[in-house]
Amino acid sequence: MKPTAENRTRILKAAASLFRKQGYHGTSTREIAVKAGVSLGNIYNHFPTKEKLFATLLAEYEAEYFSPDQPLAKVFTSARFPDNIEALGQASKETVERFGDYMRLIYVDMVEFDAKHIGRIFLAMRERYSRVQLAAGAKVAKDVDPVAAMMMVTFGYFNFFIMERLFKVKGHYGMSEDEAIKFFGRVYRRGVMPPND
Amino acid sequence: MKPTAENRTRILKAAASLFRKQGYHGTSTREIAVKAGVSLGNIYNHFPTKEKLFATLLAEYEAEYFSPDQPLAKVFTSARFPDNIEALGQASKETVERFGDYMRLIYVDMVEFDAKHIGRIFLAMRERYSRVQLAAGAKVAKDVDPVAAMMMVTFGYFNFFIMERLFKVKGHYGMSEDEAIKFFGRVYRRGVMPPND
DNA sequence: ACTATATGAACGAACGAACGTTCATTTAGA
DNA sequence: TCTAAATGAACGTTCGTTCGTTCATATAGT
Repeated sequence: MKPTAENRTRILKAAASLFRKQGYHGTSTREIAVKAGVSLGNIYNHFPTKEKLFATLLAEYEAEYFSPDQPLAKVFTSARFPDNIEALGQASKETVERFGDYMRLIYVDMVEFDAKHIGRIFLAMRERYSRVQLAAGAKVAKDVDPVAAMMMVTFGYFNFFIMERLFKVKGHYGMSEDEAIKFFGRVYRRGVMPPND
Repeated sequence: MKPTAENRTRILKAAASLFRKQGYHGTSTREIAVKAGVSLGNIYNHFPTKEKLFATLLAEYEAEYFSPDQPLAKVFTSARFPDNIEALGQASKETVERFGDYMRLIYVDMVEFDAKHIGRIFLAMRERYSRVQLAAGAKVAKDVDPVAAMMMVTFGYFNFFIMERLFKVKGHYGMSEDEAIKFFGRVYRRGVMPPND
């Protein structure tokens, strides 16, 4: 018998796809086995329990997500805020595309495990932004905290694309995604008020 | 035997509390019965299936959520955008507080039912904002679409408080909730750029 | 006013199906 | 031939749902 590593990957892939669509408790180990083209018992040669399989999925996605060659990380280091606002929008879009499955699993963890497996990710958030910020510098109005501003911009874009892609509310602003990137950029830069008012 | 209406309410309350914390498939009808102080079989006198019980919960919350005496609806009609930006922030905070359980159930529906029950809510969203907008008027820069701007502001606040309250990431901007309302207002009004730059 | 009857809410044991997990056995690469 | 990966039947449990029964109350006949 040979392909143990390959089967492990097939199981992870199948589990991700099913958990994503039906949640954790709504997906059975038998379904995972069938979708992976693997026997039921074999799952337990690779993962001690169903929950450990789920946790492994989150951990492997997380490692990839925080790797430095991901689009958002590159924008953080390559350009200065707020010049990179639209680039942040574009990178957010690509991130939600590439990691949509991961984000769905984060929601699964929040809903079915009360965020047991992913709590620490959010806690590390602001700290991460601070570090990025210190490294890159920023040129914003003096009554605006640059770290908070960068978070606000990135989260704004993120939430837009999460709505569009994960919640499948296409065009919920009545414009294309690229138009929305521009529109958000316009507002984040100069605000909604008429000038000199 | 009398109290059928009261028991119905007790079942709904118990189910909401359990679904909220453990998700749909992670909650059994037996748990609901115990928590409601009602027999297992009696649940089926009030709701034909477990899923219909879940759908009823969503529907009843939705009706309350869209009632005109909710804080957000009042802000929409009482003041003009963008003068009401901070009021939108405050109302978003109150809405997430009051409807936190409902919002958790929306996530449950998205995760475990692929948004089967709540899809239409999001689809009606922009239309609703348009109507509000037409009724109230708005005074924004002429290159800014006022409906999109109002959505952007409201969603921005909403997502902040959903993070704080539902995902329990307290203080993720490194400031209090009231400070965040002011900070967001500052950025939405005038943007992050230094003046005359 | 009193009693017999009809109603349907509430109960909880029971049902078959499906669950996560185990393990004795088979299979195939070294 | 030896060994570890792979298998799927089997196990005990729990699931959503059903159903025969109980019994407090409402209704109707006298």
